[in-house]
Amino acid sequence: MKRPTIKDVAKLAKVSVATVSRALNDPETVKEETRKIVLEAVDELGYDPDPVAQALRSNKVKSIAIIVPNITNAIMAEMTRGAHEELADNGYNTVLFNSDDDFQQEVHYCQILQNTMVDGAIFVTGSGETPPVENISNDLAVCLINREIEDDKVDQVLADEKEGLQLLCYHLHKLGHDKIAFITGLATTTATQRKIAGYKEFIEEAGLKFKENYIISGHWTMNGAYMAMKELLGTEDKPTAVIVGTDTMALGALSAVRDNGLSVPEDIAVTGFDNAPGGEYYHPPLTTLKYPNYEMGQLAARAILNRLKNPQIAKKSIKLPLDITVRKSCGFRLDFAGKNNR
Amino acid sequence: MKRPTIKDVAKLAKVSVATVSRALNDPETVKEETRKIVLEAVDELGYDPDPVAQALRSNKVKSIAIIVPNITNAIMAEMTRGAHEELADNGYNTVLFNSDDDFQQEVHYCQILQNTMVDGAIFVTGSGETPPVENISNDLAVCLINREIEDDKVDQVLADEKEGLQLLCYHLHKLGHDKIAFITGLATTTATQRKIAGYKEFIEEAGLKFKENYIISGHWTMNGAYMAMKELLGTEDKPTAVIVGTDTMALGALSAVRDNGLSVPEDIAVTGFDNAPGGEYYHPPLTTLKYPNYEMGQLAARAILNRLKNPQIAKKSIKLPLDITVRKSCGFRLDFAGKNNR
DNA sequence: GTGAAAGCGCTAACAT
DNA sequence: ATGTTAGCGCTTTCAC
Repeated sequence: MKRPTIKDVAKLAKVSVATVSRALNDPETVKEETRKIVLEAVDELGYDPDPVAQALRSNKVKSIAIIVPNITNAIMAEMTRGAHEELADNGYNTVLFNSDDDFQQEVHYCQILQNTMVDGAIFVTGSGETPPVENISNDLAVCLINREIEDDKVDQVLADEKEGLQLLCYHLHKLGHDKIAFITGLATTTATQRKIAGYKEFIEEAGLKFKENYIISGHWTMNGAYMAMKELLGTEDKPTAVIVGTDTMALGALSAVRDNGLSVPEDIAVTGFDNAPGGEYYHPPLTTLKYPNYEMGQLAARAILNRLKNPQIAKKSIKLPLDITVRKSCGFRLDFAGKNNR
Repeated sequence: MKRPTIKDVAKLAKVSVATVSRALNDPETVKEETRKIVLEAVDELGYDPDPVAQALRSNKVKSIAIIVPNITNAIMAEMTRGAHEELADNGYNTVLFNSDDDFQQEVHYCQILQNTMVDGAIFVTGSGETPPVENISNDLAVCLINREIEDDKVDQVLADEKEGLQLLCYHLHKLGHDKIAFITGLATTTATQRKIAGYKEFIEEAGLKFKENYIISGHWTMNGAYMAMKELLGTEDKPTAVIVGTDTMALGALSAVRDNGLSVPEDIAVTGFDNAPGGEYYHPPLTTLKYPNYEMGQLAARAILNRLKNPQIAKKSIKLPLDITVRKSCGFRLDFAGKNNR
């Protein structure tokens, strides 16, 4: 009644266990006739090698961890989906870890990861500092997505957020906006810092006036953006365009504009940032950036798989470009979209 | 340089491997002094038992699979988060499988699950038929979330969707609506069929006129609902209230109303169904049901853990009630909310 | 209270 | 071409 082992197959086929193993893993090395008998026995018993035993022998479990701040976030989920698919295609399982945006939790995961049945780990953007992944990258194949760490220490996949933010600024500026504000979450990540740098750089290069209170850091939530937008609308010299740090946050920002009796884009232009699903159904549909979430997950998985095969090669950083998606939330010069071909 | 084993610890502590194992797993059975020496050696080497070896011995891997149609869906993600947290709290890992809403894929997962390093599996709602989980429930602890299968075959966690739909109907009726339509995805799941049954039952009991074309099945997407709403608005005797199958779909439906030059709730009342995050920021904020996603994931995990401990107990089905969340998308009789206490 | 040794299921080196 | 056997790292009898 219990699961058949290689011994059972050997007995039924009247060969040694070694032959069974070979018939399965190295078919050429066993005589055609023997192989046939073995495979029949395998079939009859419904035998499948025990992955745990294989793992013990080979020291490979064929599983990869993915650590996300919050699987509930559409962006993270999409990255996870990309990683999962790539891993599954290569016979690897995906072990999920949700850190609930808690840095301590991530540190904890780093510790237990070494005593967990995984061959590698993908760390997806957290809003805090980067956990101590360098220590574990000796034992595990590690890849970071949108984290910050010195280039050559560990494999990385990054989105070019600085350029992305400038793309949005450029778009708004072309539409005639001179007073562009930026709503973001807490600026603890260098990713956010890169966005802010991109913002400042653009303001300067375009010869616009930089105003400190046009950059607002609240929470990484719809409500955070709601509050931030309220604040912005209350300022004296209020902006005519606002870039919101994520699409989800933008939903809150749009809501704040409405509650103030104003309209988007007539009174104020609004953009999102990461092309979260649903943006085309917002009111109004949201101009945003095409954030290659799925692809980033996929590439991270591929980097891990590659490192598992070739542990020695130098660490790589891949930086992906962001493209603009023009919808109605900034007004109607849709023709601009065509100019953004790189 | 490589990971220390129990042998290394034994050598350093000058005891046998058995003693090391006992000092760690069964401290009382070893003399205080010996134990101290062993633990010091463990500490010095930074030893941690290899989970793979433990798994081979114990025939338990301490991992549970969770199979979702689409991790990108906020509802599924929330369930996954609930399951993950419960599992993590009990020292179990969560192995994620994404089926991309593909029934064949689910069948495939059922097959490989037995040869995968997991002790159990949670199957979350798919929009197709239920995969053949009965076969595997001998080898694995299995729990279904919002799937349909005879009660006593396997552990289940369900939402009372029939009652939920009636709650929405009742709410709309109280607000004065007699022409209530229902937009759903393809009615392949019995979950959907239960909703439809709830709808019909209410219409009958309330003495309203049942109209076949007030039930529209499209796709389970924002666009599906967009199209369905367009169709509804084009009918002759058009409804004054519409219940949409999911909140995400409702976003599409709201968009369709706007595109037709009408307003919610002035011209037509709209509800969602599953309390997806963001609904309070829709335009207008969406009346919907509190769907206990997190809790369902948690309960499913708990059921699995429980079955692993007590394999013999009878299979259980847990059905959770749905509560209404009243926002602005159906008009302003907010006082109704208070009447819904069960 | 502790040690020696068997064995979980598999693969690979060695022997025939 | 096939069989025998050691060993992956651990836990758990069974002896002492």
